[in-house]
Amino acid sequence: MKLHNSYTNKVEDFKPIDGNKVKMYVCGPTVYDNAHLGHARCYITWDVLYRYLKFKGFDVTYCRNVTDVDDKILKKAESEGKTPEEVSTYWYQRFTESMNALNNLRPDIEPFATKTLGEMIGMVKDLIAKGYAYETNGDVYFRVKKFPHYGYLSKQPIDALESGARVEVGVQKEDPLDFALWKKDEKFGYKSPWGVGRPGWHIECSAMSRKYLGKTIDIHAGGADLIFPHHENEIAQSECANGCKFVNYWLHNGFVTINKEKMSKSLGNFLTIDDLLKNYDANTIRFFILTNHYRMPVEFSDEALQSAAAGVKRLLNAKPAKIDEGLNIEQFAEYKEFVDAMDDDLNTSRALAALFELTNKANKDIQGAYTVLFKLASVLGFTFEKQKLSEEELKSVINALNSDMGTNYTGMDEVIAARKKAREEKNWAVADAIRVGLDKQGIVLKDGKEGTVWELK
RNA sequence: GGCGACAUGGCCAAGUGGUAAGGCAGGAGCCUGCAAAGCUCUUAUCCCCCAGUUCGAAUCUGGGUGUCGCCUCCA
Repeated sequence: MKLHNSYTNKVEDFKPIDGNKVKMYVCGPTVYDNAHLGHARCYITWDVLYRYLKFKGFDVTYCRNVTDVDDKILKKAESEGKTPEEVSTYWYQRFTESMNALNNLRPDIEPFATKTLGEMIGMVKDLIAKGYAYETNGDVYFRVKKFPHYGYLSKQPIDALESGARVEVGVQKEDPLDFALWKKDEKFGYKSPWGVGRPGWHIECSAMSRKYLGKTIDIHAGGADLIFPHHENEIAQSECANGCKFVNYWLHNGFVTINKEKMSKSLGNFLTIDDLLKNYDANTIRFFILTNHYRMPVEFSDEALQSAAAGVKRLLNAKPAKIDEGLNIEQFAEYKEFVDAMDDDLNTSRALAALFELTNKANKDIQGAYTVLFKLASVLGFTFEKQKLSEEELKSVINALNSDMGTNYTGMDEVIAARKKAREEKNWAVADAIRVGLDKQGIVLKDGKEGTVWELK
């Protein structure tokens, strides 16, 4: 299996440190607001990596942190008159709901920054003891110049970074490039050897990664906007504190754009996952994301989502057959193509093409095709479960139909039986009126050889 | 300014030296009472432009043009 490593900027063979065990860390959300389509892309991408690694037989430990101590959370807490805990707890729940709605698997470990403070403080102490960090007036900073590899991940020459570095007012740094490991904060802070304060964002990930996965891990992933400074700083801190390599494979996903511009909180041009789910289902959003390679930008538009909806419908509408658990799916050419594609740095668009081949074969009743399709589609996180109507929704559909047609049906079976009778009597007016009436309620009737079935549009 | 990525049919998108996957949309046919779904066929002499390397390039090299991203919080 090959993966693109941002550190070397090359596609490399993936080899875990320890046999088939894979330690994988993904930078999780800062929980202060709604997640948007950009977050959806990131977490769907790494969900697919997680699923695929497991499918390949790796023993994966997937850790995705929750940043629950941060300026933005504090600001929100102050403006809303709440405690930071209330804000982060609320938005963490929202985030979890969004992830579930998108059918993302839960990471094996979801550590909270506020629960890993001891590890962070220990790491900062180490860095000071080793001369990589210094305390000034309650703040602690990392000496960037002490780490010779600084800038390697982001491919930034250090002098270029230096000339662009901002000098904050009222901060006593030795060098403008130095970044905060610990910030004095007497209002919301925690006790530390340097007074009351809170951790810098970067040290959080370094500490959580070390605590839950170890000093050197296989994969560290996140959005490409985290390369600088976040991941660059993580490398500096971790490698100086631990005295060994931090991460073997750095993986980064591209952005979702809208009107050719990066979708982001600060630009305000974002669509929340909740809002999207009102118009499109999880399979559609996933398909939309996976039609593009994960490192390429993806341009959002309603047209693109509608196209994705039509595409995923074809896939999931494949003619069902009994799932054959004993089937050797590896003998199928499409299986091989799927694995080849995914092994090639997660080429999901090629993998999807293999799924479409299987769909075509399943529709032609070719033995086993549906089983292979079902299994491989699950690796990409698609779910074949049809959306169902609740009793109440079904009742309101029937009621609407009755009031349209002046009838008295009590259930869908009765409606279908009535239509069957009308068709047998060649009473096309009634038969078509029922179909049109249901269509208005978002229900499609399909007349097949084995009778008529209904489903949601 | 520094660093990086991308440019393939109406739209999206694979393809990194041997002659253009796949999806959406469109067209024709089959099936159907008519539909829907499905099935079959069909839609790029050509891959931003120019030059070069090669028997052969969308794919390699050089030079343009255009778009985007990072360099500040950001998935």
